[in-house]
Amino acid sequence: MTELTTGELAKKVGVNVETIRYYERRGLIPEPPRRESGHRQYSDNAVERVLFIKHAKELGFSLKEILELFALRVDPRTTCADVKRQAEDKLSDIDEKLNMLQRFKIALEKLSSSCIGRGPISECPILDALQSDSKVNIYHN
Amino acid sequence: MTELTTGELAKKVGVNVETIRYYERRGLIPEPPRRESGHRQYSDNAVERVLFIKHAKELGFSLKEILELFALRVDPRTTCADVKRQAEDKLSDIDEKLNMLQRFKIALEKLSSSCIGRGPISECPILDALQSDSKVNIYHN
DNA sequence: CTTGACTCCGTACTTAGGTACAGGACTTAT
DNA sequence: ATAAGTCCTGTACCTAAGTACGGAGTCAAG
Repeated sequence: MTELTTGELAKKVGVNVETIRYYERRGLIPEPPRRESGHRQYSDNAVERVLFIKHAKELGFSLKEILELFALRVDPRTTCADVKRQAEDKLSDIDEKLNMLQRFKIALEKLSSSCIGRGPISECPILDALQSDSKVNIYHN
Repeated sequence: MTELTTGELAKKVGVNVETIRYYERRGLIPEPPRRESGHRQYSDNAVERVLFIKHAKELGFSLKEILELFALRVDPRTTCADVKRQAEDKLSDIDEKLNMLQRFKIALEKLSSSCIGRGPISECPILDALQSDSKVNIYHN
């Protein structure tokens, strides 16, 4: 349980110091305790939290959506069933993303492995590769 | 091979008309043939292309990255090996995303299934759920 | 016990990715 | 053949997500 300053936290996660403050303002990270001086003191799990935000963003979630993910918790106004339902909504988002990524992956693999020599040049190989039936054939030396 | 106007294309894909023009300016979709009047005439595969852009964006790719995906093709200045290398770079991006999504998915599933009754309330269940060893226990009725 | 690096806050600026006009030409259903 | 609905271009505007900055206080290494 090391104590971290804003700058240390930012550096550890690889984001800008101002971004940390911005996330705090947006409610994405809780206000940490302060020293006498007013300087913020973060615990290690702030690192996890900011990392999570970073990763979720890379996966196409907006800060608003990330906030909703964090909000999946007990709240006097929601029942357990509500939490479950919301989690399942998010899960179906994620499944959709997984599916799409999987298809992109296959397309790229097909694209990469079809680069074997002369042949017709497609106008857009990656789209062809997504259309699983079509032949992608990259012409090259 | 139906012919589509800008508006029809936009509607089919579910984006704004201006977005189509914007993508054209950014080089994400090729300039389509025009009618006498100057009106754009899109073929069906423009639909695929815009859809691809839409999906890729949802997966966290920037327009710049999407452009790179489209650019994975033969070009007098690149060799087949280059194309392969670039495709593999993209593939490792995608694998990373797949991994992260997979972990999110598992975390959410754990979160959803751990909502079974009274217990300690975590400050941030989803982060706990990502830390696979910890116990998430949601307290509710 | 100072000096250079870091922190604070508030506000202003920036970038990416659109979105919305204005003012005029084209299309199409009636 | 006319009105409603589209489309054109160019430019201006907008939102999300930061990023930078000024002026002042704080920390820690020498």
